[in-house]
Amino acid sequence: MTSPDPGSGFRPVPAQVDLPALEHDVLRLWHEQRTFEKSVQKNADGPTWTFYEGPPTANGQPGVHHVESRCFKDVFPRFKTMQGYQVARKGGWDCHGLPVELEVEKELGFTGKNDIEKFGVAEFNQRCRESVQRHVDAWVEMSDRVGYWVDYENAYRTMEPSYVESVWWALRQIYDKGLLVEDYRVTPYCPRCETGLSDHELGQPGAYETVSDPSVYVRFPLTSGPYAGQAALLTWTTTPWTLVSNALVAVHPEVEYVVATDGTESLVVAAARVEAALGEGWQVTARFTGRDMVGWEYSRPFELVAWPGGRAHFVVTEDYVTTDDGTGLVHQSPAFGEDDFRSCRENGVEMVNPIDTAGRFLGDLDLVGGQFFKHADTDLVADLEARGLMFRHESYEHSYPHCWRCHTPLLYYAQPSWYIRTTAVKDALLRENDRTNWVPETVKWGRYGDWLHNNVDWSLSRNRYWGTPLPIWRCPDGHETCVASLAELSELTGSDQSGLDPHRPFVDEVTFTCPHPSARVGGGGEGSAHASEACGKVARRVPEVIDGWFDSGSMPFAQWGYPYVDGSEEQFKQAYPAQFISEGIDQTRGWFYTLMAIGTLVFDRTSYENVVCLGMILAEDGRKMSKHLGNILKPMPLMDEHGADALRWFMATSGSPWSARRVGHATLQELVRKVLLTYWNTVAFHTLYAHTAGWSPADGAPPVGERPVLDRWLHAETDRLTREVTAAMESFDTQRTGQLISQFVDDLSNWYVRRSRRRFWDGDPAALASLHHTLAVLTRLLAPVTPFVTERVWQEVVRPVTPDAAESVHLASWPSYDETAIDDTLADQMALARRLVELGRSARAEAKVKTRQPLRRALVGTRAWDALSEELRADISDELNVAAVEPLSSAGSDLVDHSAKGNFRALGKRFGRDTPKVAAAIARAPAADLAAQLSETGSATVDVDGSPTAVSADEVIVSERPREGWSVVNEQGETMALDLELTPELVRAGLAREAVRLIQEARKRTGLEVSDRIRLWWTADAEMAAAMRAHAGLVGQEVLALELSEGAPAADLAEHSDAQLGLRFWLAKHVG
RNA sequence: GGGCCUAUAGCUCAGCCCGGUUAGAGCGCUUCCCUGAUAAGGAAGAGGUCCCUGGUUCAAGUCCAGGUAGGCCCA
Repeated sequence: MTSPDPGSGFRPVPAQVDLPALEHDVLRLWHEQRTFEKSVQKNADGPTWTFYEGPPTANGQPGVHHVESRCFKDVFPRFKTMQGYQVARKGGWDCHGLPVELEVEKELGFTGKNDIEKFGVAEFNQRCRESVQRHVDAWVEMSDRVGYWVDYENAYRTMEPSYVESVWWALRQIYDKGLLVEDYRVTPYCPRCETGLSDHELGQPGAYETVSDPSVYVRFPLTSGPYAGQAALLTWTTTPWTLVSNALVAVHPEVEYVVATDGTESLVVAAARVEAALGEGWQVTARFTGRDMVGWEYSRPFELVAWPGGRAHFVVTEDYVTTDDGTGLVHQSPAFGEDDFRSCRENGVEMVNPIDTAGRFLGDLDLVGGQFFKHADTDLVADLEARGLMFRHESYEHSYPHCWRCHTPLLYYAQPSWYIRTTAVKDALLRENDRTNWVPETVKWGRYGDWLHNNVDWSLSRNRYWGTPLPIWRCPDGHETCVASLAELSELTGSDQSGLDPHRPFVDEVTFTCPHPSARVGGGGEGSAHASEACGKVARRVPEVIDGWFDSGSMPFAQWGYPYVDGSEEQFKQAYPAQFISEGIDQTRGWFYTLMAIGTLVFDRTSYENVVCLGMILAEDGRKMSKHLGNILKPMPLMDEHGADALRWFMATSGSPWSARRVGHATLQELVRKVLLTYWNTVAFHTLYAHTAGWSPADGAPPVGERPVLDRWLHAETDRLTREVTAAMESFDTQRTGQLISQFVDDLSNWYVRRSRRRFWDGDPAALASLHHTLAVLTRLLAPVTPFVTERVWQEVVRPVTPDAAESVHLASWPSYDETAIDDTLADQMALARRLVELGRSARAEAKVKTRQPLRRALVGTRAWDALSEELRADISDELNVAAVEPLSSAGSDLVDHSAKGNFRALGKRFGRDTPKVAAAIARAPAADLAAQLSETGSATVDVDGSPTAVSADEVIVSERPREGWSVVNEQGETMALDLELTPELVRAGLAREAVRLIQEARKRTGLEVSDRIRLWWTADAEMAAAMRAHAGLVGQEVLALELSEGAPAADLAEHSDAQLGLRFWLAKHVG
């Protein structure tokens, strides 16, 4: 694209446009002119509007759903930039975490952590580092193509040492508050990845899946208590593998339990479950509550693991037990399940865990040794059957959590891990959430607020390799030192560690002498050494790395390397908190949470003020895009076909951005045709006639107030549009923006321009100036959503003729509007005129009279007739091709039938429950009289149940309907009647217009320019000839014929003819 | 089991906050009209249990309650 030379005037833009090609030109222009950089710099002195880039994990190819968030993260910064805010957009990449490790494992063909250890952690992490780089190019390319402006040159990367140090600093803040602690707890655990998962990782899409598990009812014969040797506890579980380490049976203290017998055996179940669990034919022989059962002992189902001593295998009470399903008796195993773990601990049962960290039963066990936990069910069930302990065995469908990346079924598994005690700051989190603006609003106290209310501690540590190492060093005596920086580490070790790569395995090799006083153990606190009685043992780093979500949630400060990197303090202070973030709604418990949690933990202040949550993007068939279904649309080909503007427009305006939406070719094609091309063609129209007329804004035009009504209307509506779009954008409502703009574009093209064409042909400065003004405003209003086509239009339509225009539309100012210029009265009148035109067109169609046939007059019945200006009446008659528009009443009362009905909305206010009666009275009353009374006095009297009641004009809708020989359409109290009587003059005028249309078509077919003058020869049948002679001046003017001759030409020219109309003609370009 | 979202024409979706007369638009289909910018535009036709059941009200697609179905998120 060439840079237009200001002052050179318009050149016509092509009516046909290849949008994707145009976009590539625009990308080149932006690149050459460094438009993005300029757009940030130009507001350097303005207020800042801070945006945080949620770092994508460059761990795969970007998909169409990634385009969605990139659109929103681009639209609002562009909008705010135009408003004068400085919107810095620092890019970022999420580098750490399990997904990266998994990808590398897959490449190397690894199946578990042993392989990694053998391979070497240093080499493995190096591969991870390289893997992250691999997809970055594709992401940058896609982001660039979609027009996402973000600074990738200075992007942060979560694996940079400065980033890691900043994360360490934050961890230390949390540690010092006593909120970073190690605890022995049951967590969701992935045996394949051999690491625990945090609660919000369980919240990732795909984590829960419906699976079919065994549902077993197992007899636990009682060995003590009143029914020892006579009855068995019947317990229910869907995880037979946990029975191996059964420790206790829990019952609810208040629930009634019974002994039931079928004559051959006796079983203990909850009273409420007898029929459901046991079936028909069981007699209850004893009743008691759960509390009575405490301490009853039983023989455990399996003797496979040695029991470490201490009490076990007896009944306890727990409030969480329900009788909704199962038997009302819950088996408990200390290592599996949070409730189980707590209950066992409270009842003095020692930890027994027969499953190793890879999810397999310990190798030396009989029956199940070495088996993966889930696979052991079959053998265990068979063994229970064989020993007569199985009462019932079915399968049971329920949703079970899986590892969100590798899809292995999770264990709830007790092991030591590090937690952030987010529960301790729950009130602060709720407070911070309260001050946050969520879009849509329901997420705030719905999905997200709900999550906060049920907040549990953040399980932070991962027993993995590629992540930010947990910066806690511990000596054999258990003294902890939480290290906040490499400088501090240098101090502790007495050697320079500033060049250390803060990753495993290098950081693991760093040890130092424990600085703690020998008496103190663990816990957060001073962390300072008391030299007098220093412990002196060797402190080594704990082996864990941290949850990658902590990295991404730390980006508000870590992207600057705060507080260590020079200048980071200022940068951070200026950019905290953010005014705007936006991601998919799946980030509710991901990034949205970790950002808020870390901000609140470290600064007591959440890190964002406005958050826009986006819905899922589905394939055209309404299903998720998946390789399996073969319905994936890749973003790059989609944009090559339809353009990035089209995809952006779709993302921003189609449906509710926060509900699921379907994207497909048909949808994109339609919006290109409807919105983008209509806009483009309006621009093309403008440049065509501005160019032809040699017009430039500098030529001047009459003041707006003195221009024709259409121009005045257009100006007022342009200001209205500006007001409405600005409000919509301020409230992050792109859907509304889209509705407003597409409606406006339609009005502009199909009303203003169409009605004003003749003035453009004549080069009328008022029309050209009006349209030019509106296009300049509209282009800026559209710029944030469709930055490409608007840039081209800016370069073509605004820059060449506006000396002080910004060099890019994205460097221009957001349009302002004049509230006083918005004219509601004019808008109402124009709307009425358009409704009347619609009625007229309808009446013509009804009467089967072509629009080209002029008619003598149209009669209009409307209460607002007087408000219609002469100008608008003229517009109506011109549009409908009638010589005159007159009020219906002028035709005399004998021409008109009246009908009247009540206006319920108005009547309801006054009459309430009597509304139907009054409405009926109005309908009953003689309509003509009613109409006469109302038009004379503004009110009328009707008879309601014998009592005269006055009704006003706005409470009655009067319709007028002419009789005989008229084509009439009426709607909502407005009537349009066409006088269908045709005089010979009217018929001839109609024929002349037919001739004009034929000649115009011929002009177009022969490839003449719209401004070319012609010479015309014609011959015709009698009627047509008469029409041509009578209207020769008009025809010549319309078709730009400087010479008009009856008879065939001497020269050999192509003949055009229409047999039906009886016309033959020849035309030639007029030269000179 | 809980929270949230969605349900309106064959399809995609407005309208619902703030109740009112005959419920709209686009796409697709049929017929016609218009057209010196348009890949457009217009008129008419066909196409609707506004998910269901109750309630409030003179009046419910709209407000309230309870369901149903689908989706998302969690237990």
